[in-house]
Amino acid sequence: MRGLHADTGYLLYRLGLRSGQLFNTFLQESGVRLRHYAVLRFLATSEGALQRELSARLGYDPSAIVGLVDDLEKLGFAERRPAPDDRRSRIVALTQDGRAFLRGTDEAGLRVTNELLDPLDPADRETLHSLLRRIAQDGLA
Amino acid sequence: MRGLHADTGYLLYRLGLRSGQLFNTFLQESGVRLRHYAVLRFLATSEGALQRELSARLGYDPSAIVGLVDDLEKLGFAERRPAPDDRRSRIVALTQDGRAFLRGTDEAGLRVTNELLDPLDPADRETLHSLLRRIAQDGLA
DNA sequence: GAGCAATAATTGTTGACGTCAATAGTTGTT
DNA sequence: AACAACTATTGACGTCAACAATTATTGCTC
Repeated sequence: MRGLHADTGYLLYRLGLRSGQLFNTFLQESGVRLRHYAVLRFLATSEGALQRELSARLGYDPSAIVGLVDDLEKLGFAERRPAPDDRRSRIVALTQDGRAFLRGTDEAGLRVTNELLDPLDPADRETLHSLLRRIAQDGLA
Repeated sequence: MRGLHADTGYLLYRLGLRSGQLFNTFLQESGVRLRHYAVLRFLATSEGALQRELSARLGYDPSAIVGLVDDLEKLGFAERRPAPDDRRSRIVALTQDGRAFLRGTDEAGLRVTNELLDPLDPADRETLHSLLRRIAQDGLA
């Protein structure tokens, strides 16, 4: 029997858990969780997105998006607007408060990554990042 | 503002999720879930462990360990033995069936890893694995 | 232009996961 | 002997993700 961490897949699972916990720890005080934060960050790059786009690009189930956007609306960080050309769709957009919130937590991601990748020097981090991106390529935005 | 996918930490989180799901898919037929599998793999390296060791090393809550070991006992893959020096503790150890099961599912991990790391050639996989190991070094079993 | 398949958002359900609080039994200390 | 600390356990609660089903709307097609 090989060692516990002989499998790269298992390692990824364990490290992913740790990473998610770290993110949520950093975000805890702000009242949002990791998935809300992912939505906010995506909205910041897109100037408004349909919910189905959020679902596809973030890899969350459409039904999950509903609740996340609900929460963000309650917090005043995002709002739903009717889509001009399709009355089925809603366009989700950041509010001013949402942008301000993102500016305030700008470094959260960096801090998590720094704490997580502490044992790695910058070159290693770059290598790791590009490898992960290649794995994530299909299916993950 | 960049998308969260630019953060290595978030990528790890997403890929860890996907990896865990793949594991659960492969394990489904065997009647155990990923966390059982993690316990079994740990036991295989340790020749018997206290439940609190399992909790600490795997990062699962002590109350979660109880249920997992219960299940493994029912399946005949592990057993609780009294700790000789402390009647509060139980030593959890693999049974012969447990070892046989692990041998049988040895390839599950490989299949998951193969599917997950499909875009990477062998050299890249080796690089990724060693990087992940270095990150996992502290705190992870 | 009426009928029908496909799509967007939503609701509800289920299961795996994770955390927390409380308890009983045991140990070690003072 | 009294008390704090520790081990396993139980139970409650909330998070997270996958799936099926529903409603409203759109586009196709015939």
